[in-house]
Amino acid sequence: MQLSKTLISWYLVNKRELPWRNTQNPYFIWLSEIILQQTQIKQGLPYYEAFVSQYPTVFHLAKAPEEAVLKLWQGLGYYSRARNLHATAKYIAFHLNGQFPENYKELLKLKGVGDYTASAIASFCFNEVAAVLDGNVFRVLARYYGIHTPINSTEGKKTFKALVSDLIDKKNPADFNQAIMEFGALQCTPNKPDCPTCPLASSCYAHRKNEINQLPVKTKARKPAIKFFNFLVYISDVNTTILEKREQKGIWQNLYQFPLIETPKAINKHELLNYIANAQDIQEVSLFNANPIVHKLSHQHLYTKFWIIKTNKLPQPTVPFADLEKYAVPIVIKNFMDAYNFEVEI
DNA sequence: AAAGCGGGGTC
DNA sequence: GACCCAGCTTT
Repeated sequence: MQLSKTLISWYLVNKRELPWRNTQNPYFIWLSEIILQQTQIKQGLPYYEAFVSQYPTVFHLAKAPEEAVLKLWQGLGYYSRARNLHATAKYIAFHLNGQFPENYKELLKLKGVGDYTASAIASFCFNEVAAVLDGNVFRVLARYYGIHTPINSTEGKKTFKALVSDLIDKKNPADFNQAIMEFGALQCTPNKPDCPTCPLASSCYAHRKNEINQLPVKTKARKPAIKFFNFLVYISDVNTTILEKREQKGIWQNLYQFPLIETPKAINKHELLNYIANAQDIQEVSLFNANPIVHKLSHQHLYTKFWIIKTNKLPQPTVPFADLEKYAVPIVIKNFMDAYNFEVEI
């Protein structure tokens, strides 16, 4: 049997029930695909439910302030997805009269929509023969056909895209795309794939050659940079603190944080005071976490200290403790806020 | 072509 | 620790 037929048959028996699988509404499909970029379904599902509940149509999302969208996205990471999501919602609502583009080529023009997402929406919503190429597809095809070209190389992307475009079921592109991804997620998993029950095992290159753990090939990532973050948690005598918006490009753009001092290495209290301009107004400084919190991102390891700074003079504007939860903040700050428990100060 | 961008999970 | 996840954008 053809590979596509086998995958679709497997899919119809083994597929999970997921909310975006019961609709062809492009708003819901688009929303789910943006959320699921570089994100496992288990992690993204609660966010999808929250967005659908809060913003049932593209018009609701378009009318929301960006700050509210980022707040709902808080904790999911890759925040450019949320900013692009909101910008695209506004574009579709106010310039396209709420009508999504209906083919791959036009979908590709939307902010935050690349080859994968355009193919997914085009096939799931409009039955266009556009093959998806994601981490699951790379893995399944690399193993089954024994392709050793690195999947994160330009040549690899081209090779695999051509292959999957040839394999896709031209009569049923939507189910094929769903099938090959679900197969990769549930059967041909990165670790310990379930070869004993696999319908493709008898003709699988990696299974035959015992190369399951060597495929797919991926060139090594660079080691993450080490950084030292000192967050200044000001505590005023009227129960307010300071938050700043990260306006510059880079991580956490448009999210909020306590005033940040980044240093070339770890510093102590004495060294910290040399970095603070109005140190004469400070009454007391203490370190919240004796050991730095190591916040690990894909490309950076942040050695983070939260300094509690009590003062009776704070520059404006200040944030009442009770309002802190309204701001979208990086998860490392959210965790601190929960642990510090500002309420005891009130 | 390579770098940058999060956070959670597995082994 | 290394690697992975329904990738995209910028340099």
